[in-house]
Amino acid sequence: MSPAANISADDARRAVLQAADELFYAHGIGGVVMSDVRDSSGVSMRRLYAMYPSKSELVAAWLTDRHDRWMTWFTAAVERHVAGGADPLLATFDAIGEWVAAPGYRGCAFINSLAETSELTDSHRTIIADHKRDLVHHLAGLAARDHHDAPEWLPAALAVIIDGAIVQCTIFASTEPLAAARSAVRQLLETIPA
Amino acid sequence: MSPAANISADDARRAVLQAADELFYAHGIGGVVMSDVRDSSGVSMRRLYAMYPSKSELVAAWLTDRHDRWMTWFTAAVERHVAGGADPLLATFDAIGEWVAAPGYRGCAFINSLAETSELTDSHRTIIADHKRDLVHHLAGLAARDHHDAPEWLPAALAVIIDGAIVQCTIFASTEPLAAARSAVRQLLETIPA
DNA sequence: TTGACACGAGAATGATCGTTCTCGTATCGT
DNA sequence: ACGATACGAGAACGATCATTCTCGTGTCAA
Repeated sequence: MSPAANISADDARRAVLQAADELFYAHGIGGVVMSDVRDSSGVSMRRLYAMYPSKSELVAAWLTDRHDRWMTWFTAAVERHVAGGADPLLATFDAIGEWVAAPGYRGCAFINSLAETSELTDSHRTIIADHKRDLVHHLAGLAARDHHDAPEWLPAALAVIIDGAIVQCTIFASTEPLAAARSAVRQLLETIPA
Repeated sequence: MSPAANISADDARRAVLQAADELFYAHGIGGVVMSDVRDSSGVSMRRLYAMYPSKSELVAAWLTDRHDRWMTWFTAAVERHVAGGADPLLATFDAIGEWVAAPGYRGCAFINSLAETSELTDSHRTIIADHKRDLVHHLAGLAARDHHDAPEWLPAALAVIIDGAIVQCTIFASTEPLAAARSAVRQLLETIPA
């Protein structure tokens, strides 16, 4: 174990990623300075830079970590609503509804980050695109469960609608866009053979 | 007229707004420094600050100007497609398709700006929300033309879908999400009485 | 106990940025 | 032609930031 470290390397990494998540999500990448991460995580500059040699690499680690946690949360939330009797595809809107209504909601971290062009490298953009690809893939899996003969475009269209709702709920600080989107999808799904 | 000004106040304002639009849209607010605006517009720091007393006020002027120009463009593009025989609501997707395919496309300036939390004030957020409200309002007008008995939620849902497509086409650098969204809307509209 | 070492705290560095200021010049009314 | 003035060019200022460095301390092996 490290001689004079106050906490283990694992604990330090966890603390940094948690601080990074809270700060970057709330204030945007450009709105967070490295000393904020130090102050919020309790990990010294020296260890911070030993772990992540630049802010850019910390951002990449944050995006990767957030992808994992968000997908895990989303999957579980959807299954919870499905267990309550919802159609799997409509359940995605119920899950997003929980998120949008939660305190501190500020839209999709990946969409937000992509807008901060000056802070991003191509490897960040790859992580972001992969995140959305995974979402489409997950939606395709859900569609396959109850709507066996759904058109090819359905998962991609649902991903578009979900992202649009996430964005508009942020802009209007309201869940109304999500409700309208859910109504549209319900009506659309009625036309699709099960 | 101003004694020693190289160009008129109107020309200077136009040059600044055009430079601001190109720079802020391409690089984000945080990615543009005031001297970039000076270099790109040819308007000196002194006049720049005489016109807009802070970067924040320049950003507000840019957003307001962009709203006007974007809505004008969008309205005209939709009407052009309607004149070609398209359903007014589907024509919105054709119009967005032109935009997405244009060089330099980088998504919606308002959505992008909203993500740059640390650069924004409440008055910027108001301009952004008003822009999206105007879009919904415009869509409601289009819906009223051919779909007289459309459900209340239709314009809001279409706005969600359009914004989602704008965002996802940016993320994937592709027009495929827009095509999927258009397919979904076409199918949805078939279920709505004219 | 002692020397080598890894660490934390936080100062230092060098760059960048928003904003203001200086200075030399060109213009206007007279 | 002359003083007052408004301007452009760009230096200056003060703040902030990413990143690195210093220094004093605690820890380990022997």
